[in-house]
Amino acid sequence: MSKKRNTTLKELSKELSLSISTVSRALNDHPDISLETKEKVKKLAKQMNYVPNLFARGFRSRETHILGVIVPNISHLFTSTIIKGIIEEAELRGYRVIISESNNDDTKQIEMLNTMTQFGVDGVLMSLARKTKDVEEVLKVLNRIPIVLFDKVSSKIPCTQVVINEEEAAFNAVEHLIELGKKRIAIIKETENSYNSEKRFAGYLRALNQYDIPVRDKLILSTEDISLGNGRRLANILISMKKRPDAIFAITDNAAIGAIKALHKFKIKIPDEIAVVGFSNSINSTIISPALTTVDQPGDKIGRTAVRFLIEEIVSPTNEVNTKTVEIKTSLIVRDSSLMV
Amino acid sequence: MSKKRNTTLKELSKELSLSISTVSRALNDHPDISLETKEKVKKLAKQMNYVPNLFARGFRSRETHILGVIVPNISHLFTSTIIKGIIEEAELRGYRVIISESNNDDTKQIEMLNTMTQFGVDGVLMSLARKTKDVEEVLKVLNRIPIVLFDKVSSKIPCTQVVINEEEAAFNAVEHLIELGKKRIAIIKETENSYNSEKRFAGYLRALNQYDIPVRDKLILSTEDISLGNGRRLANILISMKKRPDAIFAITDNAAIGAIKALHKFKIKIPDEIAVVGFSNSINSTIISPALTTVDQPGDKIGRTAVRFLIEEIVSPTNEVNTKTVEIKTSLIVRDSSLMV
DNA sequence: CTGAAAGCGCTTACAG
DNA sequence: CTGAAAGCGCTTACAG
Repeated sequence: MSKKRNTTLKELSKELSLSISTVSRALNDHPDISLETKEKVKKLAKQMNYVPNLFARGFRSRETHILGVIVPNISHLFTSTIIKGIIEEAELRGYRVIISESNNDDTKQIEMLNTMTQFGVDGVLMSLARKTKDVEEVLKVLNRIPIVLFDKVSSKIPCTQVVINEEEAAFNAVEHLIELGKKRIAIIKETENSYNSEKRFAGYLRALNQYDIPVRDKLILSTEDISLGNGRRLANILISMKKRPDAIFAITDNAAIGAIKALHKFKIKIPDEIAVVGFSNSINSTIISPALTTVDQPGDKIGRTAVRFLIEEIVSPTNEVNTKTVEIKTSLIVRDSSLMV
Repeated sequence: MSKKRNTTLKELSKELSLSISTVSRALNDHPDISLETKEKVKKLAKQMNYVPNLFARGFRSRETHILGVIVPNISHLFTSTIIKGIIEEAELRGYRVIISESNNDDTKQIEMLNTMTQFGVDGVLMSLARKTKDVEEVLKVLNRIPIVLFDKVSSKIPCTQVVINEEEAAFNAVEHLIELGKKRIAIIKETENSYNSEKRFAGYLRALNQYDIPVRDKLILSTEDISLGNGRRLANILISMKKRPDAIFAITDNAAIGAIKALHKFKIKIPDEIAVVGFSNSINSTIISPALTTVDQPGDKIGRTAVRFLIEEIVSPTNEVNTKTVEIKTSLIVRDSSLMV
């Protein structure tokens, strides 16, 4: 079965002995065209299964109604939730979405960004690769089309940025621990100063300060790769201390879960001896036992918001540089890992 | 900052006092063009930041090098892993990917399929919505462009289908339980006869038959929505039986995890009293304790394979109907939930 | 080795 | 109310 080509305006017009222009106008409900003609044209179009070639249309108008999305890794639940939000909001507004992964590779990221602009996307949504140094190239693209950053952002790129209230979220998490009566609160964070890690750490510090709790360097642990395994490893260090912490705030759920596993091994009671709080509200946080207290990040909303701002900029371009940062509110979900009875 | 328009061939040609054709050919390394000219052109192109408008190019050649992907829900780990594979393989071969969700809605699915063809995608990869009745519309599209189905497939659509060896995988899982000495093996499956559930159930039956273990209707439980909650609920039914099963095979990890939670509540020893096996190898399966024995489905490979077959059909269209089913091998990952000491 | 011209499918200002 | 023509940016068969 060989593939049929799509019906074109030309074919319709020939069939009807009308001009292409008239057919086009009839299909687009142009007021100039008589009702009779319109009906005739539409009927045949339906019959011949005509679908407009959006490519040709977009090509002409310089608008593709396609948005590009670049993320480090699509198969992280949080990321795919954001993308879900992006797709839904975009479709609602008549846009389609092309998705690409940078795999946290700076070069790949730029490459994707470039091919996307080549494809004529109307705008780009992007979450930056871990070590994005080469901001120059991003700026070049930003000269041509609107870009909105989300989740992993950078102040070096002057554009709209959609993030969660990292600092405040961390503050709330740590405050919650303090309210439980915890005084020696450890943090497990990233070594490298990613935007997220930095902000969350700042929130941790602010909470301690505000409640006059001394900041102890020994309780501040960092790791390159904030994984479950490293969470476990760092928790082991904490456990082996002469004076153990009475709470652990891990800046990701995975690290928190690693910590819980380590605590289990030493039969340390959670939360009585050591409470644990994570960050993300991943599915895992309800599977682990005790269930993990964590910060819920509304990925869907982040995605939708980013799309809204991007389309705004596409539709009504301004001459001003958009550098606003939009903060999406998170909420702390308290579960057994910090529920004192 | 107003957005610059992209540099075009025309601009380059004017600048160089060459014809558009020559510039085009120079950029594409056409053998006719002198080296000198080529270098001159390429240098200016770089200088003026020229990027070819792939839209125009694709428009002309009737090839967009865009693949459409439609899945029920992108934010399931298994799905996003498949998509990761799709994106990577597609990019490797110079294709870009547009992704859409059907949300398991038949109508939405068709709608997406249609707008995708309108966008001129070269082919479509799709995992069907749960209750896909309206196969007619899909067939219409199949008349125009190649479609490859994956994961959720249907024999009613004559095209290449990429799936895992569902039946064999289930057989292996149940055989494993039998080898542990289990004799009363319950199954938790879907009520509705989805392709996956049906095949897995068939594998369960074949294993029992092959080892001369009687099939007991009471041990065959079904649910509409195969979720954690329902896994728990059905496990409770099994637990309340006079003669309990000694193993549970749940056709999804979530249901298996629900079952484990139920067993925990009744302090039933896993796997000694009741062993549990799931299906998917989701992250959760290592978070729950005891860690869950489960079937690993190589999502990445499914995605890559589907892309390969699709591009094959795009590049060399045949007049034959492609109805082959490609089975991707899974493997059983044995963990504590079925590890007898 | 280079150029003028046609054409991909569509929209739209201009004429009538 | 309808049509002929130009143009979006590119490639390529045809001429020279």
